Amino acid sequence: MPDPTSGVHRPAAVDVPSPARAPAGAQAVRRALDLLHCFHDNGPDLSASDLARRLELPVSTAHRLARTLLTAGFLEQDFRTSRYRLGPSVTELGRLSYHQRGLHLAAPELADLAERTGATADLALRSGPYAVIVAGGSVTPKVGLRRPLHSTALGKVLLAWPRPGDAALDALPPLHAFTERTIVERDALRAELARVREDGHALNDGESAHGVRTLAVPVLDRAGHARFALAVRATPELITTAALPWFLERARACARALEVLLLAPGERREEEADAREGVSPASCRTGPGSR
Amino acid sequence: MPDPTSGVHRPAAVDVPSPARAPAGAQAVRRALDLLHCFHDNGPDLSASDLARRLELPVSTAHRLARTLLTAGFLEQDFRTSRYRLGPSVTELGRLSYHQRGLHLAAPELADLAERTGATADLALRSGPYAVIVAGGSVTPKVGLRRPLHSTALGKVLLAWPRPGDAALDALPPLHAFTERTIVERDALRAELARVREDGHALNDGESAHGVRTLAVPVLDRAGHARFALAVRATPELITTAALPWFLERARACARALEVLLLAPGERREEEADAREGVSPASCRTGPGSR
DNA sequence: AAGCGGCTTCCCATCATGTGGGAACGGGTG
DNA sequence: CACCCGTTCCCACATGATGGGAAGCCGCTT
Repeated sequence: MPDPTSGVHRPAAVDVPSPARAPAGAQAVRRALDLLHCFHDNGPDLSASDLARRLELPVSTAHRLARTLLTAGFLEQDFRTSRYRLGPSVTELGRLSYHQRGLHLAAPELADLAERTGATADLALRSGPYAVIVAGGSVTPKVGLRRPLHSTALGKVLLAWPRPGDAALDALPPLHAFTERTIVERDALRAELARVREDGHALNDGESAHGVRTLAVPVLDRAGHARFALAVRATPELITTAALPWFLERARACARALEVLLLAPGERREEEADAREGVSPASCRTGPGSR
Repeated sequence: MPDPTSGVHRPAAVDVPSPARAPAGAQAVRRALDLLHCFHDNGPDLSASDLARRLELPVSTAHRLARTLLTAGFLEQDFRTSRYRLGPSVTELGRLSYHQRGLHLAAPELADLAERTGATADLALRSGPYAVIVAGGSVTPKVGLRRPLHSTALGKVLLAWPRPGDAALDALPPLHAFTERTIVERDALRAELARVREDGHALNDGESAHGVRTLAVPVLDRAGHARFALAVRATPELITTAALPWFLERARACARALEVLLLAPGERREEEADAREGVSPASCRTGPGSR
């Protein structure tokens, strides 16, 4: 809106990769979608007035939106308490997109990685200002969990190799400090991201919680953007500085396997010139079909 | 709207459990949600005008809705072809609701059932006029798949023990015939459902496809509504009429286990008086923690 | 090459649609 | 019993969604 003088058509997205708010006409829809996101941080079931409070909307409006989502199956209502939950349509579409992304193929790889390393293996993708874990190697994985971008290895990877539509660093909400190590200044984070890009991996050493060290590498597409981030998480006693290269190699091998499994041939990076590191090709994987 | 004379508040839902269309104010939202559902039957990626055609909307409107969903992360756009796909938010919320439903707990049970019976085991829930498979026992389960209600064992179970908000039989779209055995008349289906309720299980003997026989039982909550349907599917050679009671027993045992796993204690049916059949309690399960 | 159909994307006047205050109703709690 | 907090519905208003239209862009055929 601030530049009506220029040509009729903006020839290409010059800057503003993500206008942060209210870019196109759709108030009701955006509110309804925000409403769905409410179920993330708050409990699994919310009342109508809970929703109104969270969204800072009049009860009336929140209620109407909830009713609409209800009849569409995106919410369901407990008939005793009349509280709302995420509905069957969400589960349905979620499963669909999960499979359309091929994420079911990732679980065995992650389990294998977790078993070999003795650490937790997680796969995440970027959703707005969060990294969302979508598959995991552990038995009870933290799947569905949202992690902040600035204080996690997963998030740093997603920030370091952003996809075209992703909001820039400056557009992110304030950087909350979880420990004294958390990077809270944007310039410091920018420098960290440059280092991450340089190294090809990200580290999180107690920046989101004490006693946890995480190593993350990207799953890159042909254009060099991170479609996913793959993390290996354990205590600093397991992932010692000395052992880091070994973990890194394992993670990279898994990430390369995931590039094949999760990306369509056209989106896939060429197999060649991938030997930036001196990783011997034989060490890639041993028994993929073992289960 | 057709009865303004009566009291201000409708004291309870007298009839009309699901008004089929346009119940409450929300055109934009409903359209946007319909748009998301487009990705089910049609390919994994759709162009803006594809969507417009499917929704029978002006291109302009469909495009605007898509853009809104895009900025909210419910769609993502391929930057080469500018076609839309289901976005990260859908995956995110799907995983969330999947776990809030406890469905991850179902997979081992289903795998066990499939292994014991040599058949395919599927768990479905109702989403509007479909049964949606949300978990499966096979390696490559048909998870995310939509099945019609009238021509599948899963669907019949969901219709026979409907949940309060579910649309009635009459509100369903026309009953399509897949084979010559498909029940297409509503009265016949009603009779079939009565039989299903009586027997405690549903059968599908070539009604959706030739050479497939499916047996389904409900996963009931305390109020006696089917939260899920559990199906065992194989060829008629495997599930012979003689072997049917055996399969039924297995399926029921699994369904009972799922009632415990998937339902909160408050929603759960009391453990007692469940011995409608002469199933010995010891035969329930043998080694749940084996794997 | 030029022509052409289909697609995406944007603008804008119109008015249908969503908005939100308010009120009636229910039901727990002190 | 009175109070408070919840849900649910109604309705006049104006805001925000609507869709026709046009501009610009391929990719394909003639």
